[in-house]
Amino acid sequence: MSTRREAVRQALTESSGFRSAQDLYADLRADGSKIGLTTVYRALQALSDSGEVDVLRTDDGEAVYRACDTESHHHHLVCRTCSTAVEIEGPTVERWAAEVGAKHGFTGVTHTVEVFGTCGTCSRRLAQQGSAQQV
Amino acid sequence: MSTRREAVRQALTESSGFRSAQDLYADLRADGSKIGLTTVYRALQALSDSGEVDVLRTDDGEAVYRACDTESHHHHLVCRTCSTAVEIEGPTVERWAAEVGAKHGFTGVTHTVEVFGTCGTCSRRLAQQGSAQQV
DNA sequence: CCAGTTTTGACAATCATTTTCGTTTTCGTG
DNA sequence: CACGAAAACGAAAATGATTGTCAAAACTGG
Ligand SMILES: [Zn+2]
Ligand SMILES: [Zn+2]
Ligand SMILES: [Zn+2]
Ligand SMILES: [Zn+2]
Repeated sequence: MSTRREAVRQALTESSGFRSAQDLYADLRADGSKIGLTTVYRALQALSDSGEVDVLRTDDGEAVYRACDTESHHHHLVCRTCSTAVEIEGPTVERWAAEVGAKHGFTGVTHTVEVFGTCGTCSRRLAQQGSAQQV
Repeated sequence: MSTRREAVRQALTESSGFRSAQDLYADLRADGSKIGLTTVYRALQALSDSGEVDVLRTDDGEAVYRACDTESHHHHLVCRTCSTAVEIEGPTVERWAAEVGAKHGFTGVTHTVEVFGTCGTCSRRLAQQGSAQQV
């Protein structure tokens, strides 16, 4: 793997949440790297093709990436405020999706599942700020 | 509701699958309408804001819309080949998502779930073509 | 028919992502 | 080490969906 690609993977690993190509490019340049935006896109493309990083789309269509601990099939619980993500897996949703597909005569059934919310840390901070403003 | 918006809703209703703004614009123009692309985008925006149509993002980030039978919370089983979608709902995933969020201390938990596959019709057609080519 | 409001659509502007293409690095081999 | 092919880079241009602008058109109540 090239040095550049390794740098992108490293930058991604330093975050616990999902980051966009533009985010990572900004991070790397801020750290003094002379990497180009094109290379960041290419590295992310390669990393997601090889399954080393997960990709998902934000509500406004931007692609965001995450270097997860496991490469096996899993989903994410993502904080709407700080974007931190927790990897989740379990047979319940897997079985459910397969059954739903089969029941309707579909073959080659796959699924996309993401759970969103406000993490404990952010929940507490928001509650704090909310009550402070109510004076 | 304006005539234009109604036309967009109508065009969307005539399809059982998800369509993009550009698709609908092409359909409407093909039918002789003089509607503008901007108006199609505005109509879809309004329709999705009011919850009358569902939106989701394709793998390449394009927004696609569907006029579903119900306005209550549900998910979709989408054919990867012909894009036909079946509305699905059930307590299993709903409960699972809520539990997963709660277990990790998240509040305001929501989720996005889509199931993909090849519908029965498309499966049969593909199988047919596959065996024909094997001569 | 009239003034005011809403809707429309041609066109320009945005912005993430992809292409292009010439330059730089890397690498195998003599 | 030297040399040429192949892979990786990056700046700049191109793409394509979506949004913003603004003047014209359609609609409203009176
Ligand atoms: Zn958080
Ligand atoms: Zn799964
Ligand atoms: Zn189908
Ligand atoms: Zn649900």
